[in-house]
Amino acid sequence: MADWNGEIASREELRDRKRRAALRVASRLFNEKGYHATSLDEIADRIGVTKTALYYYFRNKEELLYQCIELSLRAGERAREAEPQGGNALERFNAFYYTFLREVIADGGTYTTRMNLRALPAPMQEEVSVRLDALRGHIVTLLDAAVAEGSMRPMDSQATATFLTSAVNWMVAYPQEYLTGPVDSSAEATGFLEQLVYGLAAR
Amino acid sequence: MADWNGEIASREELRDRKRRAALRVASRLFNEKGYHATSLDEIADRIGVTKTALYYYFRNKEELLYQCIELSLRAGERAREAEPQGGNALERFNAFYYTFLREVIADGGTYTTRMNLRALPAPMQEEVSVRLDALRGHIVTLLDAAVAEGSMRPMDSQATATFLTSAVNWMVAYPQEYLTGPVDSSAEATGFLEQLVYGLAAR
DNA sequence: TGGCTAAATGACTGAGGGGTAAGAGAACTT
DNA sequence: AAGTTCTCTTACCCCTCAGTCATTTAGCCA
Repeated sequence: MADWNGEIASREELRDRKRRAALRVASRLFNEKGYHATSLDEIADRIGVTKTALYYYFRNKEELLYQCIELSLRAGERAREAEPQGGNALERFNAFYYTFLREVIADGGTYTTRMNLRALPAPMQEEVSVRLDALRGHIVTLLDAAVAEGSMRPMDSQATATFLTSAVNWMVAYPQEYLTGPVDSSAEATGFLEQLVYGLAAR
Repeated sequence: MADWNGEIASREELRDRKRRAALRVASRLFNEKGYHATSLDEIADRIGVTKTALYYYFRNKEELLYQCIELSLRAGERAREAEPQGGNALERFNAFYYTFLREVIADGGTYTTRMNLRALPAPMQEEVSVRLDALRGHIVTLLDAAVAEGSMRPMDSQATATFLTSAVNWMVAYPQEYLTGPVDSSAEATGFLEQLVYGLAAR
């Protein structure tokens, strides 16, 4: 009696929807307790199926994690593509990060903490790292441009990019303490971004 | 053939030094791979002992984790005590955070990620949370005072305090990518704090 | 209505890892 | 040097959990 949270649809679409639902549940548990502390039984229970059913959708646990992370990467890549062409670099940075954060925070979003990356087998980890580095490289470019145009203060853009890509992770990792009540993803994203861009000090 | 990294000393002191060395090793592994992904065999191997030897120093794995976290809390509480009395709130905030960060980053430091807190049994978790909340409360006070005196921009001090206490965690969690080469803890702490206080934007 | 595939279940296996028991070898004491 | 305590090891137990296999149930098409 699985509650796959949906209406009726074609076979294929139904299957895909179930797969995505499983990814959402898994992703959340992985972020809350960590990959190794989360058992397949637990994930399956939460959906209302038995563990074995998951093997109908994913080859194994690692594959499940990989697909979770894959979705997260896609979110980042989509945000990059949606980035406006015009405007100064600071504005492009804000647009990029805002889009990304909102999607990540949104309820049902499937961002999977970088913490869990280590649990992947080496080859998968390698592939993910490459895509992650590409995203970080893009951020570095934005930062450099912003510094050049004078909208951002001089900085070590490499270190800062790492700072920024990491910052997302614990925002997701502790939703229950960082977020209270139902999530207004726009407001959250705005607040977070404001802290990053303007810091604490008065202007 | 354990390399306990030290000279000769009294029995008690030697024992305590070994205990601390074990905590350092454990803490690092917990941060890198997570509590559940780290086996006692691994920790023991890294020191040059067998798993069972650890049981001579710690009741069980949870106790080991608890002591790691306890040390982290102590670092925060020490930083708070060392805080200067005079000066404005922004300066006191900077002093507090700088002291804390430097100790946390310093090689051999034993800060243990909050991620791992969930692995503790409920009662221990409760105790830790209380002390953590006290620290967070102190930060809230500092922030409020700074806003009142006009040195910080208006903000949701509660949310920001959570932001700040969390920020430390991933700084420690990914040392190998955030830090390159030997660590200059003062410089790192300064850079990190600067980002938090002044953000990215030009002034 | 019967045959076929898709979707899921229950029972089982094996490995990894936390924890224990009993004992060996230092090192200190007298 | 014998007794005693401290430190650590070897060998073992057992539980959790990823992954497999055989089987059942649900939906689709003749």
